[in-house]
Amino acid sequence: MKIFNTMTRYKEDFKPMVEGHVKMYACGPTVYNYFHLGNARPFVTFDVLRRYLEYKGYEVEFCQNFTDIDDKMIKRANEEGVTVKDIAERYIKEYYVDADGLNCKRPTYQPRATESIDAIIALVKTLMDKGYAYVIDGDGVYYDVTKFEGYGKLSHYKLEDLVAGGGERKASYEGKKNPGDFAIWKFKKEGEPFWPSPWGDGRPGWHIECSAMIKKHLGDTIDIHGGGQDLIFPHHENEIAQSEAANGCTFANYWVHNAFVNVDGEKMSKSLGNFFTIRDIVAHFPYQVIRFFILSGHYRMPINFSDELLRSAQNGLERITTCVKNLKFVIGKNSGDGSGDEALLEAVKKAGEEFVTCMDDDLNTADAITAIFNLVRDANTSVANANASDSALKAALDKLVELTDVLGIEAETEDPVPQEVMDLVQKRAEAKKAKDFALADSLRDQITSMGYSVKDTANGPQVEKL
RNA sequence: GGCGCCAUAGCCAAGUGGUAAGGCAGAGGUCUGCAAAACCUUUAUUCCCCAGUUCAAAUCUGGGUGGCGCCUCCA
Repeated sequence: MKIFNTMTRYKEDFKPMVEGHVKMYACGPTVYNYFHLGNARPFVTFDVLRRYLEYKGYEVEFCQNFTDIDDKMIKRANEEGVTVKDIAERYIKEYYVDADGLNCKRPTYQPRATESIDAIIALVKTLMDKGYAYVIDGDGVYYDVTKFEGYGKLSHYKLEDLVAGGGERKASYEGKKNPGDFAIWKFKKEGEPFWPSPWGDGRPGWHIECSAMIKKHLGDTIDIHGGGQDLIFPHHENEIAQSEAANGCTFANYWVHNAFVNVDGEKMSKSLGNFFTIRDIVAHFPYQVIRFFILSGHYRMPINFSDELLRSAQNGLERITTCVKNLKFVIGKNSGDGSGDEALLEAVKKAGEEFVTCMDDDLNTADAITAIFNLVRDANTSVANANASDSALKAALDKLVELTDVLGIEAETEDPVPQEVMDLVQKRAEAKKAKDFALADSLRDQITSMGYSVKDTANGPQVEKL
């Protein structure tokens, strides 16, 4: 497959270091709050990348971290008068509620920064020993960006441009050798959690934790490193500087970055206050819809968030799930003579091929969904024309389930209908036969009030959970 | 100031040289006791504007206009 590499700014053929095996890492959440739709985009995107690679037969080692110690964590803990660990425990739990809801497969490894202190200290030590880092008394251990030759190669920034930047740097220059130097170990302050280190008690800087956890779980070089576009600089640039300086080899072969979720054309972010947490959205739309919405555009293009767009996504997704339901219903009752089998099987084959072609092209989920819609139309046509055999319909059903599963969309749901509802459906069928439509309609109202819908089809009444 | 991205129908969105996918919404029709679902037809002679390259451009080049992002915690 081809994948766009931020480092080279080209779509490149993806070739893992070891045939059939992929090591990938994506930056996970800082667990101080519920995550919002903008945060969800990379979770879903890299989950789909992982699923697709697995679909293609790769064995994927996927690591996604939890940042459970940083300024925001500490601030939150102090505000609530609880420990940082309390905050972490709570929001990791809440993370799983939403991430599982969004059907993100659990990563192979999910290390927490606070459980990786040894690895972090070891990495800081290597950087100190190799002369890439220095201590500022009473402050912390800093990385000297001028010591790393390739600094800026990912973001394509030049050091001198960074200094001349239009934005005011908040961080003080005091003690730092260069404005771009960043803390890899922060000495303890009153009321903050700390761990002992050879340079003094303290806690890890943000960038170092990812470098350390990657080294620990995946090794010195990984195939794919992902995250949101806002992490390109400084976070990922700094990770490269740390890891490549310490390990003396390439850090990641492919850098993959997703675009933002916008609200009225502006980036959804905590600081702008224009964010919607997944927990908020899910009160109005199912998790599946949110996931489908995220995948309806290419991951490197910004997507706008609005109620109307979510509703549109919901309707589109329903087209797919309805088709799957209808196929499941009709298989076994169907009287098709098989004259439409050839066309349907051809459509099944074509959808599978197109899906792969689209996904192979830099994970083009928007086009991949089109391939699914095309199969939906053809399958619907076969059902409407009642000319396909059960086995052909089953092939279409299986393919739809297979392809939606790669996207992490569960098109197939099992909702057993209670006997009492089935009894009412039976009564209604009898009323209809007797042309007592008033009774039939009132029975349908009763069924509806019990949470089920009944549709009359050529193959009899079709009952579904609402 | 530096670096980069985007502009396609009412809305969303794919398409990077060969004559505009798909979804949502809308209109008409078929089917139906009704309803639902579905199917068929229909909705951009045209891809922000101007110039250029080419037999051929939404796609390439140059110049505009408009919007956005990163350079500071940030997915």
